[in-house]
Amino acid sequence: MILNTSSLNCIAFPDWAYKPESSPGSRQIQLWHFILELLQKEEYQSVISWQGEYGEFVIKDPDEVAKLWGLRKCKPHMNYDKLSRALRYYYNKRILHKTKGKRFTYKFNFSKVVLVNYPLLDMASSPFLLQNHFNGGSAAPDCSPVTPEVRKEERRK
DNA sequence: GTCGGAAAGA
DNA sequence: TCTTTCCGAC
Repeated sequence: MILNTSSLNCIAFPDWAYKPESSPGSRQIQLWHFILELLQKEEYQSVISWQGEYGEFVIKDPDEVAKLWGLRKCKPHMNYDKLSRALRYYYNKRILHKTKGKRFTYKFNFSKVVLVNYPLLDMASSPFLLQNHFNGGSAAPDCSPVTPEVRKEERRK
């Protein structure tokens, strides 16, 4: 295939995540955005990194991630317990879901994130598509189950 | 560890 | 609206 192993290290991070905000709604830095930011930098690979399937990441050092997040938000008492609660609120929004059975492991719903935040994105220029193709190119490989809860959330927005 | 309700904060 | 804080339940 076209992709070599070295490119795999940094590929799972499309440019759209750089954009500070898009749709009218986001003001402050968002947690999922911050996570993506850490994921994008090699210097944090011992703290948090992509692992497993596309979109899946592992928090190797929960305390450190919480500390960094607390620093960014000026919340000196941040910890993983509270950070993870914020992540759990993403489940219904279908930005993230839990990879069950794997400790500290979550998975991004890139399709959802893109659709919601960057509807006019030129997909062709994003490595996201490339990777998707690499995995077999199924249309929506990482959709969270659509529970009634989710639908409720969807309607509310 | 993980989940999700409840309430308060920015 | 998106967390932050607290916490009982599993």
